[in-house]
Amino acid sequence: MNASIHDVAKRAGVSIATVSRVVNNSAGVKESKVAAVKEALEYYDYQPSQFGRGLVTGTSKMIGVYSPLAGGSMFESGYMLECLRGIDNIIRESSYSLLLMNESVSYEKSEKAKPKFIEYVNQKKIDGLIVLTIPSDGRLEGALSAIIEDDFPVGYIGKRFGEKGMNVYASYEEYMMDGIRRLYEKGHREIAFLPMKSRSATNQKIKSKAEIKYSGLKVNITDTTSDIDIEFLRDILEYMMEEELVTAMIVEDLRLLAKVQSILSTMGKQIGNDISVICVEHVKNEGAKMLPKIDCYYVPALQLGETIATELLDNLTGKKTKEISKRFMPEYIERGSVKEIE
Amino acid sequence: MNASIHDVAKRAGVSIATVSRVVNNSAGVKESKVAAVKEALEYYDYQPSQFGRGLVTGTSKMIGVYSPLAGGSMFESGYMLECLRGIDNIIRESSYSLLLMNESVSYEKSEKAKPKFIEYVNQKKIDGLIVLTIPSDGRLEGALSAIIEDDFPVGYIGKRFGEKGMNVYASYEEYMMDGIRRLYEKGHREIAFLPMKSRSATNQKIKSKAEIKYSGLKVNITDTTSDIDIEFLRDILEYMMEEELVTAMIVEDLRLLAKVQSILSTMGKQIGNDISVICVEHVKNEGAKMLPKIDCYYVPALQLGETIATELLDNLTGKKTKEISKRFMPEYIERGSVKEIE
DNA sequence: CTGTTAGCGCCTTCAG
DNA sequence: CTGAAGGCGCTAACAG
Repeated sequence: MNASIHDVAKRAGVSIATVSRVVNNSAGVKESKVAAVKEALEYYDYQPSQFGRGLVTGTSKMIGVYSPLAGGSMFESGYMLECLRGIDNIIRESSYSLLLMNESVSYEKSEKAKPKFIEYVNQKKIDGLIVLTIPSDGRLEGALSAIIEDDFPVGYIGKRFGEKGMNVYASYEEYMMDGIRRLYEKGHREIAFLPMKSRSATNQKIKSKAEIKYSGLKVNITDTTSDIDIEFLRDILEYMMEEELVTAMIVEDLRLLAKVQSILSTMGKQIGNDISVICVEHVKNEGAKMLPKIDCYYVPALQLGETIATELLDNLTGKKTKEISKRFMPEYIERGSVKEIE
Repeated sequence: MNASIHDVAKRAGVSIATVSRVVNNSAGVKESKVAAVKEALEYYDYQPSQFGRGLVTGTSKMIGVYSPLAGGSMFESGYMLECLRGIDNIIRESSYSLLLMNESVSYEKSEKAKPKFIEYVNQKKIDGLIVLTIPSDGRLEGALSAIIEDDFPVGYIGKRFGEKGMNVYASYEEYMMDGIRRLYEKGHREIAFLPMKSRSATNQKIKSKAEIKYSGLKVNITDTTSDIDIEFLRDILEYMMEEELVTAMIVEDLRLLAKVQSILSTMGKQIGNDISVICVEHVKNEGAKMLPKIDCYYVPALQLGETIATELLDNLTGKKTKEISKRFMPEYIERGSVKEIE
């Protein structure tokens, strides 16, 4: 059982107010008393209860990280995980802690139901909120706007909506279009595009835009998931390589690419020589750890996380206003996996 | 601003005691009043503040997940991540929440310093603790024993120490030895062993034990890390294949194996035909998603997490005692990546 | 510089 | 069945 402020006060021969002052670094206490209190603090290994303190201050020193897991948890996506690492890197060094909110909401019933974070905000369990990803169907925006309007500190990763709040993002559509442009300019006309299923609406849009913009281009989309069936994947690749005569591909995930590579090798095809590849890396230099090295867009997920966490923290400690929106343009890293076609 | 119990009481025309009763499902309240209170509850979207409640009950409804990150965070190891997912699966469906404690302690200064969770326990920020991995140097055991002795609910993943507390684990040494036995019995005498560096003492032990037990056997250990340099890895593989004439390998991680595979393919070697492979999978069926499919020990990390979380929860809700130790023996899954040698 | 005191929001006896 | 009242541990205002 942990000692209370009264025990400490008694042992130090002072009042609880003085103990409180010492604990909170409030100046204006005579040195001799400070020493006595410190001794007692040490003696009891005293830690102020969050409840008593919270009741008075109204804060919990806790930051919620919310992920609306549509289909897969935040622990499945390499991207979210990197964001989370970034957030953790920053928060860990602060006086705040991370409260995980991994919500398993099915798309159907989410219509009216309130997202979990609302409850936490009301209970004052969290002082601030980070949303790892804004679902594209907009189902979170209502609830989020409500608490943001209420001046609750919120940071999110994703495109900005509304006026207030903090957000950071990397524009997926933009760098995917850029990847297509690169391949087109190197002479590729039949491109395979293997994105993750979760964004399929956006992907269709990318395809149409690209095919209109670049004459003679054909983009073959296949939605993938992190646990795609390998036989299925092989069938698709065979079809694409042999029927569609695809000469290049854009893959959204390096782990998927590893599978693609092993399939291609059974078909006697080599990345770089027989087919050009552009991928996306969320961890710096990941694409250089493949053989051959892979051209990648580096989406600095770690930085996204660190940035939004820093902003939120600054906001919480009153250092900055809460009207911030930052966009990161992923850098293209050339490593020789894209060849020119005559 | 969230309403307090007083607001609700006023609106419902009852005392705060009655509101409290309704909120906590305490029976013995007249139906008409229950209805009135419920209406008011709804009206204000009332949620009891954790502070007031916690002050009285002494509980936070929070479970801490602690990971002493020696070199890598819990977000880097596939194994820990799976454990975390398992924990989350269970906790998410309960009334508890997860508080993440990812401690960045360097080995050196950890001598006397108290691990972070102590503070959280004293502050009553957590009602229970799960330790994701017990470091092999024993630096956590003292602090852990202390709170366990104090009857604080603790569950950990790792071999049991002390009398009290709950733990679950899969015996690494045991299944690694078993893998070596399998290869030996299929005629392999030169085996490459590519474990993760973090356990290098244990790995040396495995090597010596195996070489003593199985005459004529040679185990070539190379410690690896998740971000191993691919050129370095190629050099090692070349040496092992060409100088040591290795015919089989045990790899601790499927992602590493993917790299190994791509290197081998540049050497014209194929897994299964030219070299036998046994790997470890933490996600069920992961090894079947490689091409060729890989023989694996399935270490049910998800289950480890789910099990320890369930135990802790049962303990917290008073369903069970806290003297539990469960060992999981990883299952060997044959998929044809190991060939017999005459 | 320091002690006294009034709550913060809630649950839980204890009377009625 | 219900309300009044005490107290959980702490901070902050106030009075000395």
